Amino acid sequence: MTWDARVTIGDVAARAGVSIATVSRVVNGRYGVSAPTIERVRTVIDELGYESSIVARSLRSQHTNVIGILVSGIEPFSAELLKGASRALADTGYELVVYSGGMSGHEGWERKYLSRLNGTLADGIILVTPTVVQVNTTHPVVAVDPHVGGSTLPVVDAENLEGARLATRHLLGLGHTRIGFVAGRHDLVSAQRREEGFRMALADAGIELDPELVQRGAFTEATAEAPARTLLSLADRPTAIFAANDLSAIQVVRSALELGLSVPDDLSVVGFDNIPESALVDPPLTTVDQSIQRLGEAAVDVLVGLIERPERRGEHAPVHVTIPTRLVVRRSTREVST
Amino acid sequence: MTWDARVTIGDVAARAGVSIATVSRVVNGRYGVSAPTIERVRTVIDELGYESSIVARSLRSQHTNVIGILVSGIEPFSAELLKGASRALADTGYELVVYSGGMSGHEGWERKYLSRLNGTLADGIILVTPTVVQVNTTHPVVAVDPHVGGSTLPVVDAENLEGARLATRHLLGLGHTRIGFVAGRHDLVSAQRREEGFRMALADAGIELDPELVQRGAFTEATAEAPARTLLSLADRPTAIFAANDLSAIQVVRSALELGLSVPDDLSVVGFDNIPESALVDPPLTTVDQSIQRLGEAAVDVLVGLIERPERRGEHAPVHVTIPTRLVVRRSTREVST
DNA sequence: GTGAAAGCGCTAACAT
DNA sequence: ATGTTAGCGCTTTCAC
Repeated sequence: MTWDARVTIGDVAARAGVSIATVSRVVNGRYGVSAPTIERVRTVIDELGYESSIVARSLRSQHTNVIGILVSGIEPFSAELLKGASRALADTGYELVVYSGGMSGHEGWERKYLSRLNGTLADGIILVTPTVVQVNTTHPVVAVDPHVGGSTLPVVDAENLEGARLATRHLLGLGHTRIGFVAGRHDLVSAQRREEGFRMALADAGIELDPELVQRGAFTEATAEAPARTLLSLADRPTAIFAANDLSAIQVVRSALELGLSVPDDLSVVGFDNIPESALVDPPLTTVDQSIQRLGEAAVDVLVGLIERPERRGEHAPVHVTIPTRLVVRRSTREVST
Repeated sequence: MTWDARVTIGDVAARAGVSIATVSRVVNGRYGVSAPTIERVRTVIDELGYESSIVARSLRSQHTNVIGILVSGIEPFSAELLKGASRALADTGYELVVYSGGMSGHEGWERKYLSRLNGTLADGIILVTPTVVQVNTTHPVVAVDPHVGGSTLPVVDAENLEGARLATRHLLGLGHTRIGFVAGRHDLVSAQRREEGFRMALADAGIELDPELVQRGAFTEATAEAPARTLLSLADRPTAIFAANDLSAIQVVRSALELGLSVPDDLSVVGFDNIPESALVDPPLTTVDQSIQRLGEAAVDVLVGLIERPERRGEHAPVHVTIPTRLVVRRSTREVST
């Protein structure tokens, strides 16, 4: 049977012999419709396969029963987050709309998308790694791993500092003392915290950090290549490198291979994030798991809480949920060779 | 600076001292607006950070510059597909909206979501693993890996039969002759084709298939447990099991472990899909790669083609794109122990 | 070159 | 208990 997707409330009303207002009442379970009418309208709705258009509904009403997630593109990080969010949403009555650009990811994309939604379509919004965090909307907004600090928005993020300490201590525990660091962009909170953790762990171990051992990338494979090569070409080459995210770490491994070095025999490498891809490289990457899926779940929990208990939105200090990180040891690290 | 997300076309019009019709013309690049007016309106748009609401626009006009992808939930398969789609979309001017339920995934979800969109919000729709494929919409619709055959929709899928043959031949080549099969739901096209490929490869090798070696799951870990245990408890236990998808294969490995069997020493296991998770399990799974991301890219290519060349939509035979599959050998398979 | 007004599908306030 | 109507933000005739 061919099934026509374009059935409007008017079609239902005409066929049931009632006004569109009555159909609307039945659909939304409002009071003031007689049992026989409800019955009749329901039958027609089933016959026609009618579902009210979220677009039209959201334009008129405040309530859509939909959660919106804004991402700049769908890549490993956001994809993991979406899995967690989707899972968390299964328990609630909400549906999910993900709005994404074509990975253009230019600064301020979240402003644009937020504006395009214009307070419609979703009852609340999750912003994934936004660069703008001062937003004034009618609906609640939660930021996941925002790139800049000082947000007035509720925030969900991971224990970046603690995770970086774990990673660094792991390398120290394997006997490494000359450890390189591929940092992330300095304007990103998570990158800053990871660098802090790295420095802190070294300081705790009484090791003075050689400044040339810190090279800066920007969380992508392409931008990690130069820092990786710089570190690996140092006269006194580090025996281990900690990269501030997995994509950077993957590039470090690749660059090491290109320079004829073996990982982990000549060089230990640790990443951060535990994206699925980190286990797919050869050797599988030792990394810090920040449980991206749990970040997504937590964001949903916070957002749904905000939607359903509007009185909380006005509270002085916005919620800040931090998910613990843990070290996942795979095969890219080993004791320093003597 | 706090930035207000709710700026409407009326705000822009008022501030620029023109009518909303003029603002609309400027936004959409229509002719018949004087250069100074365009200039003034543009300035105000920038000042206010105005972006036209897709919701309102899509209600009124046919064109949104947005591609919609409907999924029943965001799990490994659909997440991979979204990555590919997002990448493919980067080259086009389109943005992406993913509409997902809370993984409820009950039969006919795509009818419901399609109806909720009611021809709005997107210029074209990609249906991921739909169970309904007879749809009559104004906008083009492409089905990825549909669950039932005989679709009148353009379809993108993978070489399921050939992939299953590759997997089975791999096991045969390792000396396995008693090979179990965890099938998927019989009403799904991909499941059927994979089973056919399995049977065909055995027949090609002159091996008669013991019927009790075929047990049926439903493509999830939970539904694969009983079939896995049945196979592993057989008096004449198979030395290898081919599962019709990775989630089933992962469960086979888990069940084998629980029964005290070692993979691959006591049992070789092959999956199908090559979701990232397949490489994360211990041991990493030998599987058939169906390049889910390329499925997503192909779907976008087909859909964009259909949107931009509407004359093709009426063509007699709908497009059918099939992506090749290949075997990925990891560590869950080895020669049969003698 | 620009504005007024209709209408997309729907909800909600107001009538009856 | 049900219908009529205004209007959400926008595009698009149709006037002027």
